[in-house]
Amino acid sequence: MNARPDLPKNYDPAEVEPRLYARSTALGVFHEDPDPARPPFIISMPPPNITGRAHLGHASTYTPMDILTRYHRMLGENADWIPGQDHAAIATEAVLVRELAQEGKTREGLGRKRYLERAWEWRAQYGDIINQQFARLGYGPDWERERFTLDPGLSAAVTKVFIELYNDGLIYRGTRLVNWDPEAQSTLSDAEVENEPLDTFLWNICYRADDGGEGIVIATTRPETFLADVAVAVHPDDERYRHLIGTKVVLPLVYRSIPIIADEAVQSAFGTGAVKVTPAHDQTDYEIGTRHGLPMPTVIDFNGRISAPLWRYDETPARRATIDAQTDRMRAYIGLDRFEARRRIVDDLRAAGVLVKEEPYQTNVPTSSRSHAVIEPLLSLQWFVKMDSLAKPALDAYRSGAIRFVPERFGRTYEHGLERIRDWNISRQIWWGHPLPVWYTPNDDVVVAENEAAARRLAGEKYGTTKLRRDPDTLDTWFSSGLWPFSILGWPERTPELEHWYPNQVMVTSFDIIFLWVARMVMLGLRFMHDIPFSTVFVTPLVFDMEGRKMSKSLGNAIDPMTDLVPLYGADGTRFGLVRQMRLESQELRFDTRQCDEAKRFCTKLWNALRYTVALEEGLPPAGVLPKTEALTVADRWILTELRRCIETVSASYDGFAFGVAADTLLQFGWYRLCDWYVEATKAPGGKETRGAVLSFVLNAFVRAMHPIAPFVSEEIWLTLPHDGATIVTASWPDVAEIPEFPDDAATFRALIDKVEELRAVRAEWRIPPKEAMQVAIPATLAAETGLVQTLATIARAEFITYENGTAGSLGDRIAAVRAVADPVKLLERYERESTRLVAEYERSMRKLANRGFVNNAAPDVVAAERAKADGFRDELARIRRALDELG
RNA sequence: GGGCGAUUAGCUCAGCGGUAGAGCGUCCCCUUUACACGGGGAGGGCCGGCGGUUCGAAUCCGUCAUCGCCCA
Repeated sequence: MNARPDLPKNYDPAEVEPRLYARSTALGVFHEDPDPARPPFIISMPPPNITGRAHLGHASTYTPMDILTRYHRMLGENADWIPGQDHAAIATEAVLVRELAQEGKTREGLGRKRYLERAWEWRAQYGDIINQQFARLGYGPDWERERFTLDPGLSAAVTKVFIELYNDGLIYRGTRLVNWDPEAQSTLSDAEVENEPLDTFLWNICYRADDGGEGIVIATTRPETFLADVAVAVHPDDERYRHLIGTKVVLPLVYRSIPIIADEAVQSAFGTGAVKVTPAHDQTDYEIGTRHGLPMPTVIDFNGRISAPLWRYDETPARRATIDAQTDRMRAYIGLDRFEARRRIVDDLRAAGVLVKEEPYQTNVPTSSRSHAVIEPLLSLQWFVKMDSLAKPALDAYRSGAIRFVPERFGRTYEHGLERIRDWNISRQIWWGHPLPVWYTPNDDVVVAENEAAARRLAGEKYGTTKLRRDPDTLDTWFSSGLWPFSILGWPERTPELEHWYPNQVMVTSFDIIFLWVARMVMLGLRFMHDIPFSTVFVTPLVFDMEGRKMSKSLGNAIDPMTDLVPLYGADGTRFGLVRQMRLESQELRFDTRQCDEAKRFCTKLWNALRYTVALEEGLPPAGVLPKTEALTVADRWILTELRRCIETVSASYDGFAFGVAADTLLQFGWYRLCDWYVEATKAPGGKETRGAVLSFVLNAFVRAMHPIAPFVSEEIWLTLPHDGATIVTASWPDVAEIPEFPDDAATFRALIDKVEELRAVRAEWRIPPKEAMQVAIPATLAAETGLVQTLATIARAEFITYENGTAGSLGDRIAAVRAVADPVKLLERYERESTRLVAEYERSMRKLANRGFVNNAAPDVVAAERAKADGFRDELARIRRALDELG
């Protein structure tokens, strides 16, 4: 038989995939309008940064969204996946500032207006790259609905939310400790700060007593901030220090007197059990300072350099004198970078004889998850969102079951984060973003309004002035992305999309931003839409390399899907290989490219099954037509039964987000059942009448089930087969009710497989060439299928001997096969070994059956199966003993 | 310190109450007219340790160990 000459032997994803993607786009299949007649299925795409390039993290998050959307579309739902992009304030600003630096320019030199123009130019030039990469990966979001966080509509949403929260008293301006990134020159939210381990020292420094007494030895990893110390704290229960509480000590070098206080937050086991308290430069100390009403002087500036101390409170004349004296004494450090200052101060403390000990110590330093600069906690005047009243309903939504997490355990991450949430610092000292709708009068009165004209009007009414300056800051990016599930649907306009598609069905994200982003969407959705933004949060695993390390450019272990995977394995191979590794049980995925390679070869395998099918000389009937049931062979009945089971499992897996199981099931069916067994069976005499229709039917349903994961090869095969409709994208999901099943015939075929595998093993073991004649012992149930057995076992001439019991009948074949060709001594050895094994198996089985506990307690079918097993062993043993007699 | 997860063949992982499976890798055989990006076969594991529950545990419970992640 010759394959159709126009179908190439090897499937070429590089040719097929771009062609079919363009076809889908031209057909407009990814676009949907709201249709109340069908159930909605909406996913909001987490907006990638405009500076982003597709990486494996995207692939592991976005592939499930594409799968879900395609699956639900095939189920007949009103399914849409809405894409968009995030302006990515910090990342974009970093890129732009770097670009400017190369031209010898600065942000400030350029001026705000020109700078923003450049940002928009940059976006126009590079912002689309990641979309093109997504398209190459086969993702089919509704591109016509693409939104950008800085679009006018989304900006209006941001402004409205700010104003409402401000008017509710949920947004306020205040001086608080914030995370300052001296490199990016901006604040960061708590969620964007990562603790990174750092090898440093633990310095023990003696603060002498006010009256010249022994004093107290404190332990610190940040000696340079001692300039802003306002107290020494010990745990109230710490016997070592109890007598010192309330006394005073003097700071070395600068000779300022501070009290020793007691606070529960102190860990007695840390260092000496006594710690310096620097409220303006440490989170814990800030809390201690707040509890004790301590002053909060600042000695580090926005550039991370030591500055003259700034006391925001209680600057009485007496205090002023102290400050001036201290400023004088620390003059040597002013202007030094914080790390340089640390070295100098440690040296000076050592020289002063108060450095008691320095020991190597590993600590965690807060760093920016963006710039990786060491964060400086700084006391600063910023805008905040009050979280308590927003967090409570968001917690309730989870606890009541309105929002569920898959896998469930991530619900606890969400809960944990919301329980200990702190007020959210939303102002950023960055130019690229949503400006705060905030203006100040010359007296620093605050005016919040949707635009400058409104602000002027308000200021005139309330403060009698129209002279205003706008707050120079922009909003945290997550402030706008927190509105995403409803802002992209048109809110604050009441659009048909908003009415029909809110709440979304599923949010897909990785677990590191459950708190950072998911919680914010829930809080803001509940506050402004009065409903949850989505009912299910599917959390994807993080992708690691095979050694379990995070992928990073600096480690050089990052796999770039666009250059390392798609060119080699195609988008289908990349997606299928990736998805195959996704397990709900594990929160990490050790990416193994071998899975992509296997997936790619699977595509080729299926492609060749298609070539075989379309080349059948008897031709193929129209789509969905099966032969009459009576005409179906045992192989036909088996593959249809297996197909039905495959579709059921794949449906259940997609429904349950078990994409790895779905991929496994598809591969097992497609390769091992369909190609290895069914296609081979159709080559046997007697299997040819029905095979074209069955193959066409099975392949058609199978590629539809596979389409959500591997959209291209499935479509290419589907289009080549007889099919209904223009594209597989809008084809219907295979209906198991239309797939007949034949449990008994399927069991017969499974027995046939066992038999054939035994025969192959015997032949391989005894080196029997295919042309050699062979006697084959066959169970009576397979007596009608000897032709099939002979073909599948590739035996040129066979003589079949049937026997009644069919459990473990391989020895008869061995005897028959080997009689003519084998070395009798070797054969005897083999039989002896086999006999020993069978005796052991039989005895173990009998012991089990003699155990009344087993017989009484185990399920009846388990006991029956054990009896059958024992019988099989017994028969087999009898047969081998006869053979031994014959030979002996 | 608290929480979560992982620990099964050389590697990556399934199995989740009836004493073990896949792919890759290894070894052997086969160019059989869909496919060598293929087909067939073999070898390889006291299922991290120790207790407990059960007639029976890789599977359930407890505990310890190692690794990873998150939060302090």
